[in-house]
Amino acid sequence: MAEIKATRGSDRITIKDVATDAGVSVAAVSKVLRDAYGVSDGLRSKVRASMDKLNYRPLASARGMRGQTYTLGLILPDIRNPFFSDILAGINTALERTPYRLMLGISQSTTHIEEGLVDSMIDSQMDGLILIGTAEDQGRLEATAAIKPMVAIGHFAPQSGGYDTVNNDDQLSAQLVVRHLVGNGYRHIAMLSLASHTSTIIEERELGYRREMIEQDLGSFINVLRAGQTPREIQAATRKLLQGPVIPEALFCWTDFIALEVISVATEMGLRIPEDLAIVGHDNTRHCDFAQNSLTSVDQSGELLGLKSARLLIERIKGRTKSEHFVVEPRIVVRQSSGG
Amino acid sequence: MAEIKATRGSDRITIKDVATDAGVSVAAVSKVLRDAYGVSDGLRSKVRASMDKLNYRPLASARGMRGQTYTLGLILPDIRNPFFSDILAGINTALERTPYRLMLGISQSTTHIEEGLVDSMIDSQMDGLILIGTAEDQGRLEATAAIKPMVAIGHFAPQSGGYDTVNNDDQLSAQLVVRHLVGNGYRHIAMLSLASHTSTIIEERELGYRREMIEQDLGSFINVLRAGQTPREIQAATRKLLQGPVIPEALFCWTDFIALEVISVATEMGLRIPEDLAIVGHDNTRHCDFAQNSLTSVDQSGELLGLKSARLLIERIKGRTKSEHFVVEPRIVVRQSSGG
DNA sequence: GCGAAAATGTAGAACGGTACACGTAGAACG
DNA sequence: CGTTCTACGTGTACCGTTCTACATTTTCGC
Repeated sequence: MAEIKATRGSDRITIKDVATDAGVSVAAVSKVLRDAYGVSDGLRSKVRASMDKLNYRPLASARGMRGQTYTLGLILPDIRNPFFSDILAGINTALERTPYRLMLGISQSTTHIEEGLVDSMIDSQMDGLILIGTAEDQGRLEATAAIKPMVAIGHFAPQSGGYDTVNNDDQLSAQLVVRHLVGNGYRHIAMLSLASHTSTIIEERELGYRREMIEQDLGSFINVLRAGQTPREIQAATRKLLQGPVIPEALFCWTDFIALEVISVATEMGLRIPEDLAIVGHDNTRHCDFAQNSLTSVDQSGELLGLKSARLLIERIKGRTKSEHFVVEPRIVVRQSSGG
Repeated sequence: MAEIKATRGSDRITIKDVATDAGVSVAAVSKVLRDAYGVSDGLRSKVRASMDKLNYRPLASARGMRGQTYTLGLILPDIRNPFFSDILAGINTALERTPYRLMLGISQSTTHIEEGLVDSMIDSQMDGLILIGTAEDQGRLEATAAIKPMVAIGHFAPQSGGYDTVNNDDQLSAQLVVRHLVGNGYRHIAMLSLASHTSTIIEERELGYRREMIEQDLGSFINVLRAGQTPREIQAATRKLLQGPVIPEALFCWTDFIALEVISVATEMGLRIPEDLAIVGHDNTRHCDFAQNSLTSVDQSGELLGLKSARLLIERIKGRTKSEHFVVEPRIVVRQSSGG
């Protein structure tokens, strides 16, 4: 009758309680927890039994003070873009049979919010970071990567030494779109890009578009316009384009969401899609497939991007220091909005 | 020349470094950090200056061991539903001028993932939790709430004592929809609800639908069908309904996303919206407004829900124990899909 | 059987904060 | 002028883990 002190002041079960219950030292329990060297089968199972019995869970903040927290951080620019949920699904798949957990931050495509999130993820001792479409400058990224294992998705930084990158071949994406449209007889092809493009993937897509237009001898038709992400901005830019002196025959939008808004505006202006205007999006999100949209788009397999980046991150946490740069090949999915 | 030991083994600036630099005790710095009682203006500014100079940031995991981490956790069922981003925006607004930071978890509408997330948020010593559309049972919720300040959004639990709730009046939502449709001449109104409804808001909407149908003397037309969230399930359910013996004149879908998929299927089957079939969604997300969708929907002001829940949570963290239950009033936004 | 090496377990000092219990000095009071 | 307050700072015991030493036991080669 000397075991009543298990739950001291507070009520949380600690490693100490487990040690007492199993009749071993605190250090031994810690070893079992970390799968560390020097634990016999007997001890392991004894400790495991006590942990189950007491329903013990290690306190991440306490672990963080000396070792790992087994928590990874993911930063998304925007929760609205459904493409990111594919990436997320891939990450979750990769993490399934590991002890790692994922925590998210949403930067709302704003650099200072993103920086704040990165800081607080570091402050809560997360073991590694995945950044999607980061807007931070190279210097800060390198600095963060020097402290924490890091992987960037959708960020082209050829010379980046401190972290891994996982990308779609965004130049190729744009090239595929132009080729497809040219194949369907369109010549005057414009591109609707993102204003204040802090993102390198936008640059890549613009570059791909320009290159392929020149390649196809359509250099004189190159027309890149830019708009923000709010409905108002997109509508204004679209109207201006479609009223302007030269109306394009086809429009490549940097992401599906924008393309759907453009379809809406064009329809309201009395244009028929694709007879008067062909539209192509990017990311092949769920909405593309709806009959009322039937939007041609470029698929970049977000799931694979997510899966790969999680794997790379864990490798890095486990000690790899040489950088890896993974690229997936996009494919175009043709629907009615571009002439079928 | 005796200050070179600031960066010891590691390189992170600690409270000790700040104390040394400012020429005060560690305890004093901690007090400034926490805005605690007993700090003179002189000391405060001296310490603040050192913190800025050294670019000090407190380590959340260390703080968590004795005090607060100033980190709040939010759990979303599904990143795909754009409605949640409105809630998120509201929460972020409420948190803007506070020391609190937000971290997200995505449960993928799966109970055991949600439970895992809640656990790991508790393990990382977050100060409070906001759960959206939780699927956990009442017992577990009470247990969590007993440990951590908690607010549930989109969860009806009249007798819940341990936590606050923030809700749309979902019964009223459904009633507004039925009334609107009846006003436009529709009688045979069906409802497409969520299968395996772990969520109480679904129950409320179904209840509101049934009540109002009876109220309008249309009890014999009541028809609730259910489907999961995957495209396949939605398509199958829709096809079955629209081929079935009795085809409804109008369909109320529990969330916009489903409604858009239904429009797609109905269109492909040759039906005209709204002449052959009226459709109404819920949440008034961005897609409703696109010309190609023009979907009538119910607006529940996600931003307000988020704002309010963050405020309630902080109040609770600061000591309030009496539960509050906040309800917003929905309003219907009429577009062409229901007859204009 | 003996000594060395390998295997297994333990003690206890960190880690970076918080907060309680004090100490001290000046102000207010009678 | 002594006493009691009040305001402000400090010293230090924690919080729950990890991990480096080190102690002890077992295994093994000869």
